[in-house]
Amino acid sequence: MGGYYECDMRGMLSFQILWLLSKGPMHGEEMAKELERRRGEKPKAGTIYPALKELRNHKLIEGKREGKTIVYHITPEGRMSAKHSLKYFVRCFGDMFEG
Amino acid sequence: MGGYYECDMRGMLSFQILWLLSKGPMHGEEMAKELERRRGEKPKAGTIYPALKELRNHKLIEGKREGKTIVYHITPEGRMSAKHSLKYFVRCFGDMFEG
DNA sequence: AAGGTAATATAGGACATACTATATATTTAA
DNA sequence: TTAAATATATAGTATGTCCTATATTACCTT
Repeated sequence: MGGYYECDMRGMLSFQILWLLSKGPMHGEEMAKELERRRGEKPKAGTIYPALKELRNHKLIEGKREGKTIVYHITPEGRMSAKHSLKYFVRCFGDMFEG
Repeated sequence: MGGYYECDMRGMLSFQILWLLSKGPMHGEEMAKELERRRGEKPKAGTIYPALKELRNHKLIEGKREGKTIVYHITPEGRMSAKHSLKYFVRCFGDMFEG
């Protein structure tokens, strides 16, 4: 992040991906670019695809090959998970945004 | 968190601790209770004290024994780190709070 | 058909966050 | 002064998030 020491902020990747997909379908590269816009750095292939696989394994997302890309969309279970996870997230970190 | 599968939300512990200490000094148990209020579950001793040690090692916080407890307070470096980390956090997750 | 590019995938490793369990230190109660 | 309670600390283990490779797949040129 910066030149001096700051807290490590790894984590929340699958949650953030699921949240993005709750806004609409997307393929892996698009997702990486969306994350880059927020995080400053683009997650590498070895980061994003294992995360997508995990989400797929838990049936929170599904992928459909469309030519060169695989378009992912959120499942009903995924939507429930995103909703509850967001609620938890706000409870956890909500007061950091006040002020 | 819930009864069914949700995204893992581990991470951000040291950031959250540092943010709490930017609001005022606190000892370990108080901190654990503050975190419980937000996360729903109280972090165990084996979770919180290693995190405090790490922050101390990086000179972002300092501890002073006061009788039974050790009261931690943020250092100037810690305050800078908290400020920059919060900025990054908002950039990363800010739009999840809209709506 | 052959080569190049873009997108996806996997192997192997590092590290912070978690846990359980155990140990130590300090205060309070009996 | 033991005993119990509270606070802090550490050892050992597991897992998700990251990385750097490397490999595969599908499309597009030529």
